[in-house]
Amino acid sequence: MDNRRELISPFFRKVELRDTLSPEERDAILRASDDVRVVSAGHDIVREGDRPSHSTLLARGLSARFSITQDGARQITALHLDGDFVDLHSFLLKTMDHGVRALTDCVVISFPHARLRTITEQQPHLTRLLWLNTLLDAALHREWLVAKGQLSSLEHMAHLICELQVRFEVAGRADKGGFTLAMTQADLADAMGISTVHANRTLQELRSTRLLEWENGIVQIHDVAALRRLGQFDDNYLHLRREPR
Amino acid sequence: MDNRRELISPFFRKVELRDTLSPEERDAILRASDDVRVVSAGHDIVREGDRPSHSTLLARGLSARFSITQDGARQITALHLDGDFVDLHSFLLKTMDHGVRALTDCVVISFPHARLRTITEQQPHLTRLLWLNTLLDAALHREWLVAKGQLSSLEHMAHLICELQVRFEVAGRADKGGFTLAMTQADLADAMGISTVHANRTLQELRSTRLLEWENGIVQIHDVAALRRLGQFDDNYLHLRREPR
DNA sequence: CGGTTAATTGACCCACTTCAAGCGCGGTGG
DNA sequence: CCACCGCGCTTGAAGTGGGTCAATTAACCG
Repeated sequence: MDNRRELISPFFRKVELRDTLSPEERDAILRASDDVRVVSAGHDIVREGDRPSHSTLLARGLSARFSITQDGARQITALHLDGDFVDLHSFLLKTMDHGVRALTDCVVISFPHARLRTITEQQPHLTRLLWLNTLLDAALHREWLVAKGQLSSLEHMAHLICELQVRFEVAGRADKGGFTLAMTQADLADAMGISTVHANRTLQELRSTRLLEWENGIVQIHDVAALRRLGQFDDNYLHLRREPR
Repeated sequence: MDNRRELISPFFRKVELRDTLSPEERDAILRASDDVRVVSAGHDIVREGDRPSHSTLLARGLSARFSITQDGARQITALHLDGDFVDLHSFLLKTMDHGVRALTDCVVISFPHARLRTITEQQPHLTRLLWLNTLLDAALHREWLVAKGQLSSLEHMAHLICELQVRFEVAGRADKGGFTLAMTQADLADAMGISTVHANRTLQELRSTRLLEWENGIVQIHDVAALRRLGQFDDNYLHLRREPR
């Protein structure tokens, strides 16, 4: 159970960046959790069309939400890292309209919908915090739409890396100026809605600006300010502000 | 007050497509509502950076969520019609990370956050239904990401029109094969993340396929099945299924 | 050492952009 | 009543960002 608490802690950390959690609320979350599972890289955590009976919290690892179009193209619509719920929305949407795949080996914890429901019935504040988590997802979706719609691929990539840098930091998985990002260039391309070839060339262009390095899955940002300027990045949409919700 | 009930009814309708509302719950919503306002076309309903003390329901009209990039480009990230909350997320996110503008004259109803909070404390089921509304927003965002990332502009436009057709129908604002869509081609371009010129040419191409007409703000779809095929449209992501949430 | 997956490169192509001009219409003011 | 203006729509011409196809290299793995 202490192990469990340890696994859930990235989630607590994420929440506590936006509001405070009482010890009782932490316990309630802990009690709502169920199985701990390992999903190895490349496998699906949930599939499109599923009607899950529980929602899944990513305790450790990197996973991606994606949809496949009729002609087989894949669009990644979100990336999850430690402390992110990958399908909390299935609690109320019921049917998955997309899949979630592990990009690295992932440790996940399941939360039976019945227990989440109990939380909504007994813990208003905790309910709002869970709700908030899904609102953050939506805020990220909007920002991705803006980036995809209005930025060049170079700017878009800079933006994405800035976002990941902040999120990895917040998840406690970045050290000064660097983090491990286990995404292939094909994954990156699918997240940005560009071809693999172009993702490769854009990345090279970005590297040639000397703003960052990305070798063997390790991203090193040399000039955060300049990278943010290039990607027109402003972290407002991450709502990193502690206040009563 | 009967007038108020009438104004809120599109929202009830939207909710009742996904679950059932008790008379008490309807009353609770009604009691939570406050001012009714008219916002004329072109004016902002909420602005980026605002910290609203209430959330706004669009009772009648068409409005758009948008972000402006640093170089002045505008991306529309969502369209709202009768019965949609334009900023329910501000209840928990607190700060608006984007604006909402009326595209037509709009009738809006405000819901003070304090009263929404009371709902979360006393009405678990209603809370889940409000939460659900924001989850639907997120589902639409994801679908827009897929459309923008993986479809050609012709397919994307077909997809968007299919979505609007369903949503207008559901809002009771479409008659067989047609609905009034008061968007300029510039608005359309900003929603799709393409140039106005290209939006114009894409629309012409779409018209030339004879799948639809779009004249004077009236969209007439002649061949829904073919349009859906073209836009790879599947309404799963709208979650139009009545079940306990 | 063959087999597989990821990164890279070159050559050619086209979907979409930009710039610039023209047109039609409703609204307004003299 | 008409001249003028502004906005939305349309069109043409020319440029470019990013796509596609196809081949090569690099790293890993049993």
